[in-house]
Amino acid sequence: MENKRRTPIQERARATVEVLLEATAQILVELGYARLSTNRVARRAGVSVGTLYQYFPNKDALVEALAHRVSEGQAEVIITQLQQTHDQSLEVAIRGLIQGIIASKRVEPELAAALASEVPRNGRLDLEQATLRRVCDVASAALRRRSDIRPVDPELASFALVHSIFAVIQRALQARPELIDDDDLGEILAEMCIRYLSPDPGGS
Amino acid sequence: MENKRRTPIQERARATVEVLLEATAQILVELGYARLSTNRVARRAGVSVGTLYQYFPNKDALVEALAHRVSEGQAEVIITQLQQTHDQSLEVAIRGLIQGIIASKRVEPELAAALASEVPRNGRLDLEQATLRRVCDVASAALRRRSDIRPVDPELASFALVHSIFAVIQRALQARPELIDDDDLGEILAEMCIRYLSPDPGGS
DNA sequence: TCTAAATATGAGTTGTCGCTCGGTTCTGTG
DNA sequence: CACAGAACCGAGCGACAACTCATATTTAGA
Repeated sequence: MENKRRTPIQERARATVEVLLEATAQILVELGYARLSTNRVARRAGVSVGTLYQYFPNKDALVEALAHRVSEGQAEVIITQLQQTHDQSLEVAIRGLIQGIIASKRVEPELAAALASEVPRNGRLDLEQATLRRVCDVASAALRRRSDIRPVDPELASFALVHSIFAVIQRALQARPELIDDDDLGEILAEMCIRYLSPDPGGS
Repeated sequence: MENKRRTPIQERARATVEVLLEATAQILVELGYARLSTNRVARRAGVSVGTLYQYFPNKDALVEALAHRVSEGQAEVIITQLQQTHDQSLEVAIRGLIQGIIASKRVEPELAAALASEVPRNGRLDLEQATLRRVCDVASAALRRRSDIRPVDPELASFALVHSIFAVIQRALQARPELIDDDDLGEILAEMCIRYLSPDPGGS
């Protein structure tokens, strides 16, 4: 599962890889995955096809590298936000998580949207899958550390909550962006999570 | 946005369309969207390409027709389930909705999975989008009719809840099918929704 | 039975795709 | 400054894609 191709050592080679990924991103946004071809990427990057194949064994490796990078960025935004909340109240922490997920979609929004909606989600290429896995792990750990919530299975609960938030925001951005700007949906999601996690009044 | 092609009138023509859609479904499941070609579909259907183009203007029309049919089926399963719950308790109704959504994924599960994960979500082709729109409308109406819940915006609430349930189940089936079989996740989702909708104790 | 419309055929046109390979140009190092 | 290896080039190959059209077959119904 490793690179079958040359790894860049000189500086100019690293620059070439960079310009190839940038071209891939542009074409993905402008023309979509279906019209993304290695020839087109190379032309847009101002580089020859041969050069492209020095560093990427095929078209999907290119997209995978891009998706991986974006996924890392998204996960980092969310996880950073999440980790700042470990000593805050549940309400604040949940709202932080939700804002973090919204923020993660605002980094290179067009690219993220194109990757999420155009690219087939065949295992390796699945952007959301990769991001969500990391976020769920961190959220699960955060849940485990909390004492102000009722007893729940942290792994399952974070799976459900994180995926819910992610999907609702994803779909809303696609179909009803105004709901995100007004923060109406954010508020609903927050209530949903908080009510799910809050201890029952009068429970032991 | 209508058919640019011939509409079948004779019985054998309807059968041809049927066999073409069936072949499309098989190829989608076996080889994926990327390797689906009109020539391949025609060959598999035992029909010539020319015939295919009598009824479908292009490859995506074929997939769109298939997606539309599956989406109708899924929506019907869910909505039927939902409408049977209008006189039941909130708990029962919510569990019914969740079981309905799980059941909807169990009708032609491989085809549904292939459509959901392989096919690009460009507007018209988006299976989930179409299904969810209809389900949200019905769920929203069902919420409006209820008097045993706290006051919420029915449209927004159903958007959030339906999309949450759908996405969590979708992802779980893809990544952790055992969670669905054991119904652990279903229980969490149910609690999540019920807690969100239940009236606050002591509220007016 | 005859015929016009409906249906089916599939070789062929036109294009693009992914990818290779023989060769040239750069660049750090002895 | 020589030279080895890194980096780059791009015409071109074979495969396969979407889609057409001149032709053939089947059907309904008068």
